[in-house]
Amino acid sequence: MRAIGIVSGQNGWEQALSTASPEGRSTLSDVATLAGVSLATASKALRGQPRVGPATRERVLQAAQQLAYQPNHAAQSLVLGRSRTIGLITSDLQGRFSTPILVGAEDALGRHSTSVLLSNARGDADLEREHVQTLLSRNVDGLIVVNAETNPRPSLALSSPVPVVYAYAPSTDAEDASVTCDNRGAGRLAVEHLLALGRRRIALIGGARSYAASRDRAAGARQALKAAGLAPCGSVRFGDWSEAWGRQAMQHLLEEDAEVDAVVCQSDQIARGCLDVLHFAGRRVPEDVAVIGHDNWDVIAEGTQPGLTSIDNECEQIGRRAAAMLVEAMGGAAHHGVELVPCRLVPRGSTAPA
Amino acid sequence: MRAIGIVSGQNGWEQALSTASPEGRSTLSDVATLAGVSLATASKALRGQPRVGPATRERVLQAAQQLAYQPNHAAQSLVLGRSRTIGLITSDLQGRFSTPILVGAEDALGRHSTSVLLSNARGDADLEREHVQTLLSRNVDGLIVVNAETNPRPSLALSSPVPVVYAYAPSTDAEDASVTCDNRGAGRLAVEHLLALGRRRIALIGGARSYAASRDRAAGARQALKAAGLAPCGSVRFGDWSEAWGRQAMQHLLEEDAEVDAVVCQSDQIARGCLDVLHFAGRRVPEDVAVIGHDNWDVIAEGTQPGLTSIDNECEQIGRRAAAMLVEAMGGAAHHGVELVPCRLVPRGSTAPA
DNA sequence: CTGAAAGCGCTTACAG
DNA sequence: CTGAAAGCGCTTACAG
Repeated sequence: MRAIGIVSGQNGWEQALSTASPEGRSTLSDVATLAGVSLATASKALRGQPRVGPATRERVLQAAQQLAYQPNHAAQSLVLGRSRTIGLITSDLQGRFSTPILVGAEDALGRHSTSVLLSNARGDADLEREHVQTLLSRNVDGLIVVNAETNPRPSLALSSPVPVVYAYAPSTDAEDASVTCDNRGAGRLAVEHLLALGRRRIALIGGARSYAASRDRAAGARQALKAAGLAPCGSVRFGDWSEAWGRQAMQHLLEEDAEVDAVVCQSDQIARGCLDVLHFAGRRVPEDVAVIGHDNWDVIAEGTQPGLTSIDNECEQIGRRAAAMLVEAMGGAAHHGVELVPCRLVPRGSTAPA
Repeated sequence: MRAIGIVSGQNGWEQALSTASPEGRSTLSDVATLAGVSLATASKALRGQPRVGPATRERVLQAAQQLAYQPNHAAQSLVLGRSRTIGLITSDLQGRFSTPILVGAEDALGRHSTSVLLSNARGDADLEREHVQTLLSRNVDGLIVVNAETNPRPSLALSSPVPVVYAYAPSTDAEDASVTCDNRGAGRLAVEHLLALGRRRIALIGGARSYAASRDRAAGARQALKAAGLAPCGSVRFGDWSEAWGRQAMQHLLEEDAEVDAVVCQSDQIARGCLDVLHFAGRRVPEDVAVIGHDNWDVIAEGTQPGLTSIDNECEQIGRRAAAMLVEAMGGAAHHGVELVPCRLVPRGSTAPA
């Protein structure tokens, strides 16, 4: 590994040739030798620290470039006590919410040259605990915990001082930092959009009642209706998030109150089922009945005819915020409580003004 | 950090209390002190290496447990030269293929206590290169490169000896190791399923021609038809992967040959569009026309009425295989060439025998 | 069976 | 401005 056969102490190239190990990566020591400086100076130069002469620094930089030097991450991590790595634990990667959160977080963290170590707990609390231990033993600088539902979840309650941010599912512990979407706001958004289009007989088809998302969206929708002096058209029913449920609920609605002129569905799948029933019943969308979904899931929202107006949960933004909050917490400025990221209405043909 | 105020050298608890640093994690040295052995012995005991007495080992294990000792990963990584970490680079995390591959890989690797460092190149070749460099500087033991299409992609052509496995999109370099799905097999599978149900006038609706997946599936389908002495019913057209294209192509088909009794669609979205047209045209599915999709995308395949028979690419299995191949390569047994994971037919109502 | 010592590659007071 | 030295936490020949 050490230089062999150096002809001239000043001859960079020959040194480079002789110093470079046949296979392995070059080390800081190789760089220092090539630049003709000490380890300490090479390190300072590379890290952009003050007390180094400009010419010296330049020489070191050149040498590093010549050797394609890459600092050994493990060594840096060991001495600095920080790994520039965070752990991201998902309850479930399969659903369509975790991935965009992951994408947003990875993107935001990348700009801080922080990498993401991924663990999938697959909905298993024991596995989650194990993964947390693994990540901790890998000296992660922080943790992001992603769950696929907005139902609050128990805190990790770490004894270690590693900061944690909960994304999508907030922690039940108000001391913890959480980011999720504003489901009440989403409910309001949907109703206000329909009101603005002149609809007055607005019905609601809920998702699964066991989901906070479902109850919160319904509460927001009711609130907006009330503010306009209205009540939901027909009964508000909860079921699940499926197309089949959308068909069933819309059927009920039609039997109950044929005058309905708009339907707020709590998922795009529900909306799709709802659309099918309306078509079959001969109602024109959006002329007779406007329909709005939720999730802005392109495969559905752009597959229907007309396209489906929907509400986007902005999951990528949630991931981005979670990352930003974690970075701040790692810097010592911890957040507490639940931060809400607003949802976004995406208008398409199913509610377009006639 | 060192023990202070030890009353009795043999009193484990008091030592534990006094040795434990107020905040930080305990180190191997803490464990050794508590167990009354040297660093070397503690290390050997913990790593399950031979030359340690059983009683001594027990004492060390106890001490480690008592102190909730977790080895410092950076230190181990530095000295062992292996990080027990692999890098996984995706071209795109948003699509629905990358995620299951990721899940499969993470799962398989986890069983080897190897963690996954995730990078999302977002379809940007420069970003990909950067990420590769970052991952390499983090001493990953291997790399999995995931692309969202099965079109062959350029090799990373690493100069470093880190093993690489390409998943979904195979590398163009036959020296590299790749895993992807058997699209020709999938084409055959679809046709053979329909033949077995007695269909003879089988049409094909292709996806986007620029995709190898599309051409390969068509080739497989043609091959199976030929083997039965048949040719595709009507023209085989390519378009894109959308519902709209499915509608359009099915319309053409109906005009061209009204006798068609089965349609192989190269995506579930295409199949969905195809189903809508058939319903509208008054054809019963599956009685008059059987329809088969591809991707087994539950939101579509289980949303239609009847449910859509489809073909699953087994992406999770692809991820699992990629991980297994990488582990073998890290162990010195490198793979070469492209391995195909068979697709799986998932029968549902749209092809069910009457 | 056990332990003292060197070393992995780097950073950072500290002294010049 | 520059460098010798200690140290991060661990593992592994090597000598007892």
